[in-house]
Amino acid sequence: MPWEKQFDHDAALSKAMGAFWAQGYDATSMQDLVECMGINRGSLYATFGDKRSLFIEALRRYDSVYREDWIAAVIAANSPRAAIETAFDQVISAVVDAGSSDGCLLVNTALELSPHDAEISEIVDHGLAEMESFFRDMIDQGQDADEIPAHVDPVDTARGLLGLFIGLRVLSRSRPEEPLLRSVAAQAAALLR
Amino acid sequence: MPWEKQFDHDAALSKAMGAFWAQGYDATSMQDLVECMGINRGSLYATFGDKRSLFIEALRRYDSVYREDWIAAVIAANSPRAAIETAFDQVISAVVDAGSSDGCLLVNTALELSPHDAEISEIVDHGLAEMESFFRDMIDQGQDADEIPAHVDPVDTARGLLGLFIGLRVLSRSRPEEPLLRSVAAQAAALLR
DNA sequence: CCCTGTTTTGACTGTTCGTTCCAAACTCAC
DNA sequence: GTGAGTTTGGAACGAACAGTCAAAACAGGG
Repeated sequence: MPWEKQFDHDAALSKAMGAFWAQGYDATSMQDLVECMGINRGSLYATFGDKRSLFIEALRRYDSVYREDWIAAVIAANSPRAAIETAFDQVISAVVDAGSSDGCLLVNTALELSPHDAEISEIVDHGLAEMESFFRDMIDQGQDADEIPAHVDPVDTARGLLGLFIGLRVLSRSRPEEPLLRSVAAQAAALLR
Repeated sequence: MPWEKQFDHDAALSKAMGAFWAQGYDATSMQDLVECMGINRGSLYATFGDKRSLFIEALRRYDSVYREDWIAAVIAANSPRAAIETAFDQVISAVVDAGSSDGCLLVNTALELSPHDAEISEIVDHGLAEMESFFRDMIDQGQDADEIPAHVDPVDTARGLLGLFIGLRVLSRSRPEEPLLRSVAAQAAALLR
């Protein structure tokens, strides 16, 4: 048998994800991807198919790492109520401490591609629906633990938190100013009172 | 003196605005614009300059009509507290009644172009800042009129409403489902209690 | 009715896009 | 070593892109 792949599939996919995250789908050319992924044009097509397939794989990876794994970690380290507040705080920390003002790939994609691409829309919608479920679950559990008042409506409030979270992500890409972001997070906490 | 222009400048600009609104900047080609504006390629360049200049003019028009004029109309017809609630309701009505699921051009642009274009970012930031001011002014006036409780912090709450409003606009483009949108609007009202 | 100057028109430019392809370089089994 | 099969780099493809240009169509003033 001949040799195996010389480049790291996952590492290359992460690089592609980063490029799409920072610049968007349309604005990222295959030439950009060839350069930033560090692999050859031919290898890129042989491994990932066309540009759209590569994007979908990158989007799925983002959803897995930055939504699924991230939520699991936030839940594991916090009480229900603190998990919600920590979720907002970590988004702000990413902007303020790490200076990453690229927002959220799911949200960016929701605006750029969801309206005109059903398959991509499905991935985005599922990710956002899971975020909503996370908020709802935390509210339910927080109420069981007497951390969150009983008059808070789990469904409405979870959706409100989703809206605020998306707004925070948009603002962190276009107006990444700490006081503004802090105020938005403070209002998320206010919805739980 | 020879003749004047045969086409209607404002009408053509509105058509261009609509195309950018529905499809985004990158995804709208000059050919699309030529067809939807109903004028010739050369006339387009002679009248509006290049694509970016046309977009900026369309964005300014959007900001003027769908933000400035719209806010003024909402204020004129409502008490301060009702103005805030009406603003959210009208966004939902546009989706549910008129079926317009293109979101908000300012928000769409905030994600697509603001991070990499200073002049466009300035227009978007100003529009969003004015939205924030609208919410803050309504809260101030609502408190003077005893419509909104005194414990509501005008600055924080205005920013929270801005975040919710942006989230609502994103969701109305990617998941235009009435119950979801209604819940988000309900949480906006909850911030004023 | 022709002259003047602007607008309209559609063909045309050079560039960049996503994608394909092939020969050379290379690694492993034999 | 040698042969088999993969990766590699770069050239090349048609299509689509933003932008240009010169000639035709036109309305008014003389």
